[in-house]
Amino acid sequence: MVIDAALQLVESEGSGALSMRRLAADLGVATTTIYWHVGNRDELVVALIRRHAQRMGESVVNGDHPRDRVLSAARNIWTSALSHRNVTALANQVGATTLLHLPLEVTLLAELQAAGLEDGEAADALRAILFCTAGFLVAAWRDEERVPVELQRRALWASVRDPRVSDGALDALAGEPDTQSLFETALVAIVDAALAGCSGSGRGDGGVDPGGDGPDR
Amino acid sequence: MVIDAALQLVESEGSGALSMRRLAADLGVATTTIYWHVGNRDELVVALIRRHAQRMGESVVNGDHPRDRVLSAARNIWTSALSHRNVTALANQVGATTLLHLPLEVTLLAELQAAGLEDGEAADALRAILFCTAGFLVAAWRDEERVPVELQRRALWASVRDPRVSDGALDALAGEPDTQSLFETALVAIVDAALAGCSGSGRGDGGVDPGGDGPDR
DNA sequence: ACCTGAACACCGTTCAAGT
DNA sequence: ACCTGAACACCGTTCAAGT
Repeated sequence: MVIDAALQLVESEGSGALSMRRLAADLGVATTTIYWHVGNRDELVVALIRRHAQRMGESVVNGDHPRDRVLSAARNIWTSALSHRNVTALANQVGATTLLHLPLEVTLLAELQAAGLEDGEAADALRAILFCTAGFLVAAWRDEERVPVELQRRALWASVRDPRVSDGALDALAGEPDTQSLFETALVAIVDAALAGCSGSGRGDGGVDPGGDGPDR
Repeated sequence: MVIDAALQLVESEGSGALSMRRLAADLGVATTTIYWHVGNRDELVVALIRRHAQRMGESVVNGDHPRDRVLSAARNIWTSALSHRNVTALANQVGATTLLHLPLEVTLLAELQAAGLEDGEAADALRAILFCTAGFLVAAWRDEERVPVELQRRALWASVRDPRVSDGALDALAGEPDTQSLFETALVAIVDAALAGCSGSGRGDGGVDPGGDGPDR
């Protein structure tokens, strides 16, 4: 099947390797044959993303407290994107990220509502989490790209000399960022801000820990 | 000058219009002439970004309290990116965002340190703000892109039917997001989380407002 | 030092023509 | 219904050749 071959090509060699000619060569047919089957490169990409989306099954949300479940549902999107970076990057390029993650996003929305957020609040919280996640994903990918070394973040920060900032901070910025833990911190900050003032949100900073009210964990 | 023409081309027609042949035609020279001057398309793009970066002057940071100044410095990056979206998008594509915003980022780092953050904390806070901002920027741009209507966020959310989520939330997600205010909320959440526990950070939720301690504003 | 045309190896896409 | 070659309009890039 054409779409499966395209999906495999993207997953193994990245979105840059997906051309109609290359795909046709892999399949052993003429380039124009592809067009008869999928119509278009854009339509091919959409079909490819759709196929991938339906392939990865439903996600499991962990946690007893609403806040924990929200965080878990959000981490599922992050993890899913990280473990299929080529397809996710392609979806990002064509602006079809929602198409790829819709089931996971619906689940996250449900958890936000279960945590007590009203319609509009839940929608805004979902969007804030998604936008933020997308930013951290791009940051997590960028490191391995083909950016010339001389103008990568590390090199640029190493060249900064400014009396307003400390050398220690500059050294820290010249090193590799721990994208994973940065994401975790930012996610918690955004979720807690969104859940602030909700009943049973269990923020936990200064509040009383209600203790284990569930059997497991 | 070749680079100026390229910069103007990107600013007026977007990064997609920047090709060696198109640029040569605009300048009234042969395509190969461009190569003699800039060597490469990648080098041309870098030179273009560098030129744009030095053109927009220093930023002004407003506010008396450290927290306000951090927020102001962060907003400067957001605003600068929004008002030059084509160049910023191009820099994003080639992974040279830091090259474009380095002066603004150094200023933000200085404000984070002035707010009391240690070396590593300031570096992490800066990265969190930058990554998050990048995500919201992409979201703010994506709306106007050439994504087929049938698979845009709005259409996809309008098609969701799930007992776990309310119709009101789905309606909200089928509408246009207010990216500006979403960014503002997320920014405040991340900055406040980073500044939590710092001396004189002035979080302001329940704390005592120290009042005006500066002569101006 | 500066510019040129010809050429190579790629793209996506259309279309009349084959079976 | 399915596949093909030829062709068009684009890319980035190299290189020997001109002035």
